Amino acid sequence: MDDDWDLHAVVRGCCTAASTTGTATATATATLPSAGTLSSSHEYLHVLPFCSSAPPCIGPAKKDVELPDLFEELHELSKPFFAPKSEPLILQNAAVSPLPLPLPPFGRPSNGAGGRVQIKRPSPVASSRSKRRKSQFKKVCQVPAENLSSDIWAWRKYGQKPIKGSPYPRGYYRCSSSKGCLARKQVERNRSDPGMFVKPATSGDPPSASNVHVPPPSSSPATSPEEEEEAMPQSTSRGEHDDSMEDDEDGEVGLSHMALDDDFFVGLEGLLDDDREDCFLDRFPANFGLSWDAATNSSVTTAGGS
DNA sequence: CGTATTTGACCGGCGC
DNA sequence: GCGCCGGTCAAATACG
Repeated sequence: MDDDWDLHAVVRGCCTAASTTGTATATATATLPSAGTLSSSHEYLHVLPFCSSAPPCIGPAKKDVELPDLFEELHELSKPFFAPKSEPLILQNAAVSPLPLPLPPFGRPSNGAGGRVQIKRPSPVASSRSKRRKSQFKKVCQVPAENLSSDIWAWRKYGQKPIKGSPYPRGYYRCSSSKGCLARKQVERNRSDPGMFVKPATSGDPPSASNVHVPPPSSSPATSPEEEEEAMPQSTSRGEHDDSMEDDEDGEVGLSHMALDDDFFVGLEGLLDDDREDCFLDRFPANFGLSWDAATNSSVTTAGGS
């Protein structure tokens, strides 16, 4: 029954994903084969816990710009979301990560419980399920399909659930780029703006891009949510209520944050736009493009191109 | 054989 | 206090 929902999510690009349009479109479109398909008429709700916004590409990205400032802002924004006292749990990666990104473990809960309560699991099923329902960070921003797919991280689908107000099920993905990556992502089709995804401003891609250290080199980024769209149930009939989702979320979330985040990302995107190529090239020479393509086509996962 | 994906069940949070 | 909904985990299945 959910065959249509075949969600392959590999969203590459915390940076790209965050970007809104213009810039991303240029780059993304070039690399994203499915982007076109995606924008057909399906929409996704891209919800991430936190956006590390520190993808590898950001590192080398325009240092001329005030990236630091941006990061600072980001930090500020994220502070309330992560436990302030929580030091980057990404230490492990930190060592490996060439990027001096002080970004917090977006994907990583502060004291281990932040994003999830995996730590506290006296019983296998007893209390390990902590779901901060309606989490405070339900900020969602619209992200073009292209951006959505622009994710160098690999995401593994760990769940799917039909949402009440949505004709489309929501897919839950976990970052599989790194082993310790606790980043999670939610992808849902948005029926309002075709080709537009709603991504949480606070959402996060790979937990620490900085932490990501080594994205899938030749391996294809895991799955791509875009593909899902192709297979997703097209309930166009519901396309009218669209606002409920976006507007709702927007309002709930707090435009200020959203705007800021979005803006921030957008700006970043712009900065990265230029460097992106560099970054990618640097990190994913020629394989990346192919891999992505292949991945999209075969819906492969594994970021690990170890 | 290993990994990823899919589906169902459980738990907790939030709203009424 | 109860009910509903969302989110995550765990097991099974499929594919590479």
